[in-house]
Amino acid sequence: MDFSNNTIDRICRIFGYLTVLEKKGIDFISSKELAEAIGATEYTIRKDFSTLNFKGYTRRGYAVKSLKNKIGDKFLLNQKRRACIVGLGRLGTALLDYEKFQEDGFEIIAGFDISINKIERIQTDIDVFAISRLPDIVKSKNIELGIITVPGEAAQKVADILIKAGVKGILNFSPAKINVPQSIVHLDKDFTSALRFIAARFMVERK
Amino acid sequence: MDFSNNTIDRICRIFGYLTVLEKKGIDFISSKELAEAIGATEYTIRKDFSTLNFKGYTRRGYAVKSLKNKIGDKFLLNQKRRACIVGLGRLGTALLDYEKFQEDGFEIIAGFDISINKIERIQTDIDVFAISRLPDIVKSKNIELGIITVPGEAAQKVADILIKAGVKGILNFSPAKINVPQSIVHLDKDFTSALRFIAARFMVERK
DNA sequence: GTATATTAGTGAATAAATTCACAGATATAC
DNA sequence: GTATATCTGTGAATTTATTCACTAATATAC
Repeated sequence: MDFSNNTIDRICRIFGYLTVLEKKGIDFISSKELAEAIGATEYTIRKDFSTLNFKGYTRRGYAVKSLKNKIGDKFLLNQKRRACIVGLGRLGTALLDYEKFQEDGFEIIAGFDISINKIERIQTDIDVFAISRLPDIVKSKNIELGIITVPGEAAQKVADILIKAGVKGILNFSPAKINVPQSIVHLDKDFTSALRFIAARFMVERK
Repeated sequence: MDFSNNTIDRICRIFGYLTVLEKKGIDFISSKELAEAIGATEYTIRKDFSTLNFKGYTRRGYAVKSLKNKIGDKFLLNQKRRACIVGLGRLGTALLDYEKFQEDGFEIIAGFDISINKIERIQTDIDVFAISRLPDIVKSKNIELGIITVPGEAAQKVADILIKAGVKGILNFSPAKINVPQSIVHLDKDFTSALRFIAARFMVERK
């Protein structure tokens, strides 16, 4: 079966929220509360779950642990995913040891940069390499995800290298849109577009 | 008139692409090429422009400069927006002098953190302050946008402070969803959800 | 100057996503 | 034990978004 991006997006947010609930020791959660927590409606969430065949309990809602496991199983979110970061500027190094990633099931295995100087200067526990070694290392370390934090001009080239090396997904923080074959999942997330969206949105609201 | 988030999102991406085209000295661009560049279809883009009353030229497409100006005018994207960053951990400091922001019409006016120590250690040209001074500074410096880069636990509190201080939009990079009044535009953009989305998506594709 | 190919513009058709409305189940109150 | 309130589950209705299909305009080729 195939799910829409919207559904998958909601499911990922729900997964994150379930993690929080689990930590708090909460056992059941209603569609209404979930909706509230992730910014959706109770209808949509029940519809999503209905499609996915996740069942709840009348007057109690959904069992947090079990739901989290089901989502994790279905979308393979409860196994560690191996990622690398390409481009060790400020953003790249910030992400290198962004603790949350590790916590949330993503392991940053390596960082890459074109500048040897930069690599020598970086202080981190993660291994960093010249980009020339990327293909080799992605393959040998079984890295599945590439995170692009290079400047826009270099993004496409980096994407091509990553794909050739065998990653299956790419998260692109550079301002340039990248072209990838259909089989590769990718997401363009540049900050400027995000900020512009807010600016545009609130300017429109105002009227 | 009111535009959908999808439309506004596309328009923001188009705006970014037009900036690139302008730099390259390209004068005209077709809906097809625009679509390709931002990851949409030519139909949608023509529809968007039709709704927005942006006109093109038969067999030549849209005039880059003029289109960019029209979008900029309509969505107020060609005036500088003043923003601040709250939470000067690795991500926050990385964003503090993310050069692209300045280039793209966003001016980071100040950074805030709860830890005085951290503030003293930070090396940047941007002014940094204790969070207690936020209300005061947001008001006096006319800051319109807040960027939240604190840990999840603190996100809501920071959002409340920002809103009370008078910002009109919030970009939240923390993993927690924040609740804001309807009049405030906000966007939750946590990296983990983004990565999860990719992971989930490629796992679904695979089947 | 004429034919041709390309590109915008847009109402109509289609598809996708969300919401509604209500039946079914069951905890809770009394 | 009965009534009531609450919550899920899901077809149907509605709304929203996208794509199609075609007209009109005009650069370009020859």
